[in-house]
Amino acid sequence: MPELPEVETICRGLSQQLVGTRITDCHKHRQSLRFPIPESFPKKIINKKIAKIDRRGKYILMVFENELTVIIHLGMSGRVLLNEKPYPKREKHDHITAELSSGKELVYRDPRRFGFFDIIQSSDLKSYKAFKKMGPEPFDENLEAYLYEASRHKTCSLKSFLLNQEIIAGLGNIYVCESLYWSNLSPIMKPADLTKANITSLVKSIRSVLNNAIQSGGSTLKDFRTSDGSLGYFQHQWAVYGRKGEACPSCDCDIIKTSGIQQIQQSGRSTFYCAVRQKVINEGSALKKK
DNA sequence: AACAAGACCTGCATGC
DNA sequence: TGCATGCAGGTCTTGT
Repeated sequence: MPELPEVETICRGLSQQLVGTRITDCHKHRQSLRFPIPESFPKKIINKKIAKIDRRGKYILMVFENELTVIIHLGMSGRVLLNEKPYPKREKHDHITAELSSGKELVYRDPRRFGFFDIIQSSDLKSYKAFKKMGPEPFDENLEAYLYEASRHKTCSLKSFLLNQEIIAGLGNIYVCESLYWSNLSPIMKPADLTKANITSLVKSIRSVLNNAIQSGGSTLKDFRTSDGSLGYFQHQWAVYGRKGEACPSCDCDIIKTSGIQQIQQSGRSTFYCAVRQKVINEGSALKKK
């Protein structure tokens, strides 16, 4: 599922390939994904030049020279493919296809259709619903001070806190699990109990986990140009995600006594963590795991 | 207001 | 083999 590093990698690839080219033809092969695709799409971008590719959180922003921005969210199964002639046959879940002045074909493929397309005036970007309340990017300056303030009086789980795009943009289930692991913080503790030192450690871990993923994504960029555009999780090895019952990779917890990596449900999402390494700060106020 | 849970959707793994 | 079931997750909506 595309989180910030995947979206960032896709944006970098698209930026190399698309900036300066025109959309010579574009078709939507269904009227809606998660939401209806606007009537004005793709009419308004035909024969328009792509000026810039940007990212905000998990959203791709395709900025056109005519002051319009196409907003793309990949949902959970969305992929962007770039084909050379002769174009392969359109597949079942290829919902939007565009031909470019470079001769290439851009395809949006999304089996689960949780993604969406929108088109707005570029000047309306900041007031756009999804961005108006969106929290800062993980690499923004002053993130530590901001998170410390934002976490005061918060009584939800730390896991939910970090998944909330209004708190911090771009993190999804996998990267939250991994970041919490590397900062030794329990997913079930309350944000309000975080100390400044905890926040420092957390921010460091978030950035490190994201940077590593972006770096391994960068090495797959060449594939993005030439093959099927598949940008998964870059053959990444997670420390805890998906490793229920396995031994914690970096602490000396006894797997016989601790059952290794635990899997619990939080807000309907799977959380993976090492209960030995990831201590709850202020045990008495921690939320009960479900 | 804050938080949790449900709905959306399809492909895949598992079990019978 | 083939069917039924459960699970995965990002965001919005609904419920508490």
